[in-house]
Amino acid sequence: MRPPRHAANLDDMPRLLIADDHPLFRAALHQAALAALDDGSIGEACDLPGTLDALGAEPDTDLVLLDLHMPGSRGLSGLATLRGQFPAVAVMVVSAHDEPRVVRRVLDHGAAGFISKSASPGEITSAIRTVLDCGEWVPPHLGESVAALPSDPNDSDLAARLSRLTAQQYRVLGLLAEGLLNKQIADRLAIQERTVKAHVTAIFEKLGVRNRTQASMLLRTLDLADPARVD
Amino acid sequence: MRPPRHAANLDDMPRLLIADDHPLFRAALHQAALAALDDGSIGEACDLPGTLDALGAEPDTDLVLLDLHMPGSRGLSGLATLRGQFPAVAVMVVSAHDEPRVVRRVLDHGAAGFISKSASPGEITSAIRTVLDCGEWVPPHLGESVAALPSDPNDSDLAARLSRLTAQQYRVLGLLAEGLLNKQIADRLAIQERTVKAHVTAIFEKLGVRNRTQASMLLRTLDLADPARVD
DNA sequence: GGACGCATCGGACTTTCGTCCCATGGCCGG
DNA sequence: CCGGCCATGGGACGAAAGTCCGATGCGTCC
Repeated sequence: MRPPRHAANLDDMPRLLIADDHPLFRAALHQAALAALDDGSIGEACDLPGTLDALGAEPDTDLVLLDLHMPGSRGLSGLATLRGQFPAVAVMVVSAHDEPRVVRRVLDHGAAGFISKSASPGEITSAIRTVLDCGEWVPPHLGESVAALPSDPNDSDLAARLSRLTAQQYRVLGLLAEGLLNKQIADRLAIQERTVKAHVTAIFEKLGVRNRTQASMLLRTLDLADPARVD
Repeated sequence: MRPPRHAANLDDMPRLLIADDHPLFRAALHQAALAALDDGSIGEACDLPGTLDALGAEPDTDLVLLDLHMPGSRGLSGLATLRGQFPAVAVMVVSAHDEPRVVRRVLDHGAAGFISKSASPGEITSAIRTVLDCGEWVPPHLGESVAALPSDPNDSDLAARLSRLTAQQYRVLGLLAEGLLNKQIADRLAIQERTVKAHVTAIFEKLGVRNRTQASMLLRTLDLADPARVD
């Protein structure tokens, strides 16, 4: 399920990327990361497209600290996108939703760890060190509950399917799930409708669905709603 | 937003319906309801279709005690269905999700009250009395937090739109949101595809969407997921 | 260099979707 | 008893979706 994270960057110069839409929290993560690294570089992004761009520019990034709730991503969709498009990059999810089942799902979707937003700087530093060392990190106070939770087979299955999508296919899927027509998707991506159709067909085949409604439903199961989102 | 609940049954013989898939809890609710009624009848149902059937058979029911999580309904969809098809019947939601934002959404979708599954029998009895008296009931310990929460305009809007759907249209919408073709929906409902198309067009018009993918997305916002459903 | 995956398109085609007319019959409330 | 809403269908139609054949480049990996 969780593909091996090979160190894209073998020397002792770890590359980190901090992806969070809250500047203050970004700074706090930055401090904790500095304490965890002897040396290395730390980038920042404030939304999902920015994160993808940064990874595209630095493909040998070792670790992304990812907030689940950012512009362009709610729930697990951002994580799924990153894991699908950059399977070699480890992702540690940072979230205020520190409930065992959320952590369980996050891990099942390929995250290398989970940091609660209420964690102390020291804990965050430990978490980063652990994950950079190819370990897995779960908040100590949640460890047992998470281990006790079974993986949802639907989740593992979904993660496996989504990971087969290419980057472009993932973009098409996202637009498709907003109810856009093929023609509109084509305009957004600056390609021809025929090409969109080709992608859509490939998406259906990989996800094992037969039409766009089913595909968008599948994507929706990635939503990790606050039980009552007010946004 | 919340249409007036006129007492369909003006004499002192209140009719209740308990809808919960857990027999034990159904019995507990039954006891609490008996304590709240001097006289009256109490029916039971264990899934959403059963609830709808029971209401169809007893349209002058006064109050339904509705579990949010039942076969055929997850999240707010069951509530929306009931409110849409039987606007004259008061619904009190019974759920373990006793978080303020859940309660807020439940009320915005037309519920007359909310009972936490951890409430005492006495509290449940009070709640039933209050609602039967055309009042609104929120657990005392949540009252302030719920009142402080703003109604999500999306929710009010969605509730208003969904309430305009007819019973049959609601069924069609449900099947449509599962990714079924018009032809398949027709088979399920034992009607012609043309008729399904007529319903679908009406649904789009009432919901203000332009295709089935958008319609199914709209319906999906009714999901009140446990943050990480394991089902 | 060659195999492979990917993105990009093209044509032609069938199916499904969605809309526009229209009509019928039932049921309910004024 | 009648006007209105509803569910049910019919015919025809354009638009969109989805599939099947094909092709061209562009990278990467071995």
